[in-house]
Amino acid sequence: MASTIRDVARSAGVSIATVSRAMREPSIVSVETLRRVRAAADELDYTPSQLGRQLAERRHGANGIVFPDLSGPYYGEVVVGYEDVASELGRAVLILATHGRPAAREMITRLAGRCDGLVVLGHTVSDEALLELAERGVPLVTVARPPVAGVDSVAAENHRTAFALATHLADSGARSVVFLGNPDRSPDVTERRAGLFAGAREVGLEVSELRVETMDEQGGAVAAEHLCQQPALPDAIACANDELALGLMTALRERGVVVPRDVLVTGWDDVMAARYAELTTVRQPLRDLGATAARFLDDLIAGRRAEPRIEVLPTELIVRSSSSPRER
Amino acid sequence: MASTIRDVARSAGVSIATVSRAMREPSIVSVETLRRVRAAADELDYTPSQLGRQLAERRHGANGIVFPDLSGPYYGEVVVGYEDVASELGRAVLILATHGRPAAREMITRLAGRCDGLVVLGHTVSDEALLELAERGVPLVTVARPPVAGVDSVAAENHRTAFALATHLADSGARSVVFLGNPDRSPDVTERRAGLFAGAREVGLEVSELRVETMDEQGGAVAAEHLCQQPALPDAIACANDELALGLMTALRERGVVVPRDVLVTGWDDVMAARYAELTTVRQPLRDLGATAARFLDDLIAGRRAEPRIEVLPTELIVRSSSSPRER
DNA sequence: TTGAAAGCGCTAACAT
DNA sequence: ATGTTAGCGCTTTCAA
Repeated sequence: MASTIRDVARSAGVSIATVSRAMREPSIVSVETLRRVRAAADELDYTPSQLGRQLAERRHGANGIVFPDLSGPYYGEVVVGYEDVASELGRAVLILATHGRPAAREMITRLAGRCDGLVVLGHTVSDEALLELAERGVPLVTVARPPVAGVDSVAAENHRTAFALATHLADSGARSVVFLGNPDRSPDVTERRAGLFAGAREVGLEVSELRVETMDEQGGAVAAEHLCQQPALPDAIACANDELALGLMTALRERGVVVPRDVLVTGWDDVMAARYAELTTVRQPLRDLGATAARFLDDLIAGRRAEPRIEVLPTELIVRSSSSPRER
Repeated sequence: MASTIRDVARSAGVSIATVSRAMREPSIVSVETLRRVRAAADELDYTPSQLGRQLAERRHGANGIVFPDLSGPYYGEVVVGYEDVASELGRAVLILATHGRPAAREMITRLAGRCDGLVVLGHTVSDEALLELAERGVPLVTVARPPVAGVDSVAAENHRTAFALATHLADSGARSVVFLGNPDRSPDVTERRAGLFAGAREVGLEVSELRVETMDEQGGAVAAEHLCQQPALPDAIACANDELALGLMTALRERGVVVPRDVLVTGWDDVMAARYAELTTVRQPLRDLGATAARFLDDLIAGRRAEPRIEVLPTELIVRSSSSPRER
């Protein structure tokens, strides 16, 4: 059994209040007392119980972060950026992966009971669930999902860069483009789609949409099959993420389609494989997303902020040969 | 202010003990009382304080997982496998990334004070630090590091598959191979190196070693530069991980070296980019590693296990054209 | 500078 | 089936 504050107090011949003071504010205790307490603590191998502390202080000293999944390169980076800042600020980090489970709401509610505040990423729970938490007074920051009234939010720019992507495709000689993705899967996708459509209209690019069930390589392969059954391929295919684009390119090539000669393909995310596949894509400040959320949350918990904040971090179009006219 | 068990008790006209019972074991309370308590709890929007519970039960209901980093595809998958099982078992998950920081030891000690047990991945802290925790009675499971006396351990097989890799290279026509990596970076690497060396000797393959500073694409590029300055390239280069191999291949090609005609290259991990680069590599059961660790830890915490366990999960050689003789 | 004592919100004997 | 009460290990007034 680990020793408690009482053991140390007895052994040092002081009261527990003095031990407490010696541990948290050594300067307000006489040097001699401090010495004795320290000696006793060392001797007994005493570490203050977090549980005792937390209950007395009525704070957890921990934050939660909720995400759909951690496979794939995306959320891992965001979580790292978050963890880095949070642990710098001396707070523990609790994680929760929802995996699209319907029980997500209860899971998050439970999590909320274990920490001082929550960061919620992407497509994990409904806005109502968040609002309920917010009403209960749980400090909340969302990342990569549309702002919820009164809740802090951090996101990566989608619309403008998707607009720029449309322009780039037109400049590369495309006359038509199809957007490949599933807007139901994530709010980000909806914005990318809207940006691409807006850009396409602006530059006179004929634009349409093809929905996929899953936004992974499998989904890309399915889309390739579908597209190849049409009378003609579009000039360009803008995919909602890289995995989709990679799966698509692979499947197209298996069917003898040459990218980018026969069709331009683009992704979104700039995962590592995108470089090796020479895929034009969009890079997001993933770590920054997490780090910013961590700071926002800390401000909320410390009560340093009243007005809800909405921050949109810039993204960057990365042009590679999968959409480059020079190589066609 | 959130309502407490006393508020509910008063409002329902019962004692706090009854409220406690109604919340945790409804069956031992009369239906009428249960109804009244539930009504009061609903009315007051009562959720039992985790902090109060935890202190009274003297358990955190949470486990920690410690890893070097979450960028790259490796640890993220392990953490997901872990989180999945742990949350299934009703335990919260605390994460800690050490980033090779020297303060890792204190960070882990702090973390240990917040949970009922710890999973420690790879190159994060010294064995002594772990032994100290184990002595303090903290349930512990290590993953992907050499077993520490008395501590449960889960790892992926390295030696045998590295041995098989050497055989494969010899079968592909190689007469010499260099192992590229940095054994100081991770215990896994040491084992892969040993396995490769043993296999190479067995099949009469000339084997040597080249150390890199960093085991990422940058490290691979540096190695390429070094190798190209030698009078001749080896027949094969076995890299300690995929990132190294990918960086190496890219840099070699920039220098006009043709893979696999001029030199065979292999990696380790089977990251997504490896498929697109046609890289021969070794696949590890990452999620399983995490899931197994979670179960081991739960057994320890529940006191279901006395003898320390060591589990080694099998890995699989994935042959692609970067080392295939048929394409040479 | 130090100590006594009253919580923090809950669980779990023990008693009824 | 329910209530009383004594903790769990700490922090923090309030006095001395």
